[in-house]
Amino acid sequence: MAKLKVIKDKAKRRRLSPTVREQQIVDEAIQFFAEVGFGGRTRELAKRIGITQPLLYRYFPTKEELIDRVFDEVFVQPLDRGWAERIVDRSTPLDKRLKNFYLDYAETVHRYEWIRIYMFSGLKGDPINRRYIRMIEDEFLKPICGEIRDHCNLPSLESMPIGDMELEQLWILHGGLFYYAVRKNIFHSRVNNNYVKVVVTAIEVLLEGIKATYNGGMKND
Amino acid sequence: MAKLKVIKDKAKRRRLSPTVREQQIVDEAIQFFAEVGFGGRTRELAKRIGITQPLLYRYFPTKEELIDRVFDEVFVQPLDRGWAERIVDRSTPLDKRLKNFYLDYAETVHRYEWIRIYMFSGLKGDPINRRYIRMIEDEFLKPICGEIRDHCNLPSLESMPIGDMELEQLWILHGGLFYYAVRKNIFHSRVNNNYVKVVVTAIEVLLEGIKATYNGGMKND
DNA sequence: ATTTTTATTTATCAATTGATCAGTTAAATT
DNA sequence: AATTTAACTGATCAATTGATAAATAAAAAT
Repeated sequence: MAKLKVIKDKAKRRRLSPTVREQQIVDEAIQFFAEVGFGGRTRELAKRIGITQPLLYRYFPTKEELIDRVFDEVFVQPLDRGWAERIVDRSTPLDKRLKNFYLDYAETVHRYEWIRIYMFSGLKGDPINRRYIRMIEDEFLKPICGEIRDHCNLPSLESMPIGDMELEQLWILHGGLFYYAVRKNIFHSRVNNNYVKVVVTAIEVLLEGIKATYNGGMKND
Repeated sequence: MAKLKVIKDKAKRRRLSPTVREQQIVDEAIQFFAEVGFGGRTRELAKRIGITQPLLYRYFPTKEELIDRVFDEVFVQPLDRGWAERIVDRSTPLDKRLKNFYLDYAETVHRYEWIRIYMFSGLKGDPINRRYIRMIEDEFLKPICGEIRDHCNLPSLESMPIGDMELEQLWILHGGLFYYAVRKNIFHSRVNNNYVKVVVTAIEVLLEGIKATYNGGMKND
């Protein structure tokens, strides 16, 4: 009994190279803050990494700067792998392009860490979410509007400006898929595990719906 | 100068009846926690109400119990005003029923306090969100499935069970409208201010889309 | 093998947290 | 007007927070 107590944590100190240790901290911080939010305590984070709390401050001067680094690693780095270009590549059928886009997009964006940190930062009031929303609209949704116009034999974006309702319907799809990830990773609800089919069906329904709704010409605003 | 300083906060102590004070605390707590999350400090909340922090503990034994009360006030109380019955009332056209439902639903649910507290509690891991999701599905979405079946001249729910994909498409609409509120109240993005038209159009597009997609019979699984 | 460097830990700080309790005072009761 | 009641405040607690500085030890340099 007493002897075992003496033996217990021999855990000899291991020294890693600064670059390796830094990345280890960032990686674990992503997991950690995604789980508990930015209110998570530095001591608990350190414990998870297997280091002492003051060591965090050797690599990041403040907790806030560690969070900034997490933001960068989660939001900025994994972005843009030529999605915008492939959306407007008319050598592929539109439904297939949309399907490919949303499957690829979901793979990097609708994951546990991403979606939770995204919501945490949004609730915190960080401007990154507004910027992200604007980027989505400008880089993806507006081009998709143009492609749908073409697909439905409607006037081009140049000859007729995008109507709010057009964009808003794409936001319904986008938000619907987003909410799928929210149900799964934030509310821990059971969702249909065939995400591919969910996406494919949703796009099919949307395109058919728009075709039927907009056929008599578009009513803007 | 010095005299003004003496005069400044004469703020004589005001005594309210326990019921009034309690409701005042709860009301302010809803606003407060919706804004900053459940990590919000009791001292700041008390300051907003215009009372001292220990007084909170006269009305609620712990911060956690105050939060429980906020949950109850925000989620449980405003619920159910006969939505479920009106969804299946076939004396009204389906599109109109859906429109009425989502406009009414959004009025109580897609508001600043509700949606923020809902996301905060979800991220916190509170089981209330899972329960809520299940309720939405059982009370609203499944009946809507049945009504859409009828609307599209498809087999009734009794003769053929609900397919996952059917439900999932209604979740796309539901989530899309939810996300509208998220963009507005959490990300503070500019959204189309004609919410009525957004809802009406989304429902129209969905119904037309489903009609066109499911016409050759329904592919379950 | 000895020295130097620096990654890591131990110890600790001031500030802030949720919560408690004895006193204070506004209002109801007599 | 005097007394009782209880709504409210001021002072304070122990625990925890992000952060700092000095001591330690593992590995690199000599």
